[in-house]
Amino acid sequence: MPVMRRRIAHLDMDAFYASVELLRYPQLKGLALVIGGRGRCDYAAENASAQFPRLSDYAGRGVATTATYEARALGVHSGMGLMKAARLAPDALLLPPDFDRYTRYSRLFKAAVASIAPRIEDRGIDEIYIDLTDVAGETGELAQRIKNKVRQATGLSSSIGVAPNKLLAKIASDLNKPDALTVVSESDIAARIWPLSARKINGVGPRTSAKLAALGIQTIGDLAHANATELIEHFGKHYGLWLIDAALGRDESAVVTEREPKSISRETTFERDLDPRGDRELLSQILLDLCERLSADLSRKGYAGKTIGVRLRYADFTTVTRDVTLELATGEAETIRGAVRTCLKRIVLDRKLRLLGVRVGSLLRIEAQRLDGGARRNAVQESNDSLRLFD
DNA sequence: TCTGGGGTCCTAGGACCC
DNA sequence: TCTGGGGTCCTAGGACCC
Repeated sequence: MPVMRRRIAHLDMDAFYASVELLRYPQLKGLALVIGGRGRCDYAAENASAQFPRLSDYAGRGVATTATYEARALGVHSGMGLMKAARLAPDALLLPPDFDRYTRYSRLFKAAVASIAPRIEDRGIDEIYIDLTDVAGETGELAQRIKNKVRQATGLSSSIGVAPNKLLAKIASDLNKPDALTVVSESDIAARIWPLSARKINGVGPRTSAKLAALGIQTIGDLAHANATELIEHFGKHYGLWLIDAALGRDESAVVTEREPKSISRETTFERDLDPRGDRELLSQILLDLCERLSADLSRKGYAGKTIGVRLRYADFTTVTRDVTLELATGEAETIRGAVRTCLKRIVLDRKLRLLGVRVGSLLRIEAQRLDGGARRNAVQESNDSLRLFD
């Protein structure tokens, strides 16, 4: 049976958050700009750049969410702690993220793509896979048409990669960033994919690439020629074989156009580490807030869940989780709180904490919201006053 | 002055059932 | 009474992604 030839694109918005901010503050174009930290600020559009806060003014535990290419040239990358970023680029400007705005632009660019190619897999706020198999047009022209449509709808540039599968399309979209259009076919794999670092494979993170390096495997080509037995020994059968397939450019995974969420969560990192005894009241209040916000998220999105869990990170960054499965799915803050309390009893709180999180899993879709919001808020408020989760 | 917040998937052991 | 195997659910942790 002949294999149906697929044509898959991966489209990634260039420095998305920062680029959206540059639409708002065009006077900052060309400067090193970092998005990150907490809080929201609105700056008058006529402000001179000198009045924007600089990275060197920052104190806290935030990370860089996005950096413009000018900031990246100074060594700042997304995920980097802002304090470290400030050492590398003290004069870079720092803007807090405005997620509502980015979400609006995200919808705009996805709708623009959908007007040309409707089979889209969402991969977060700034990237998608597109199944172009059944869309008419020569590959390069079609990809350019999609990029043009995105720019027309948003004013933003994107990078697109087209290949026979998602794995290669993802690598391709990253090859010539920004504002890139890269087509990769099977015959290009040896010349264009194999020289790249194994870390470029979606699914190979910092841990795996370090382990691979210890085995003398640096590039995707090294991986393609690696000893399968040795890989299975170190990574298990499933992942070991997957690594080799990935290095050979093999990937049959489907473009998934619809997906139900598996879990919904809320978490927060404290501005300073908190002591389970000394900061008991504060920790209880933070946890109650998380439960309420999570309950509101569930209600707004139309889900309830059976498995309630807590996540807790100690000052040394070690993380523990506990969860409990209830008989009935819930979205009620009060029920969530009860389950959280059960979970907390199973954790030894002998060290300072830096993070608390609450999660609801095993989700069920619920129909209409029949709860009276006002009455519910009052009930929650009332019991908050008398409830202490840390004791 | 390291390391956010929101997710997904995988593994692995134990309970429990057939 | 012993032995065995499969399937599913629950829980905890780890790696990874945006």
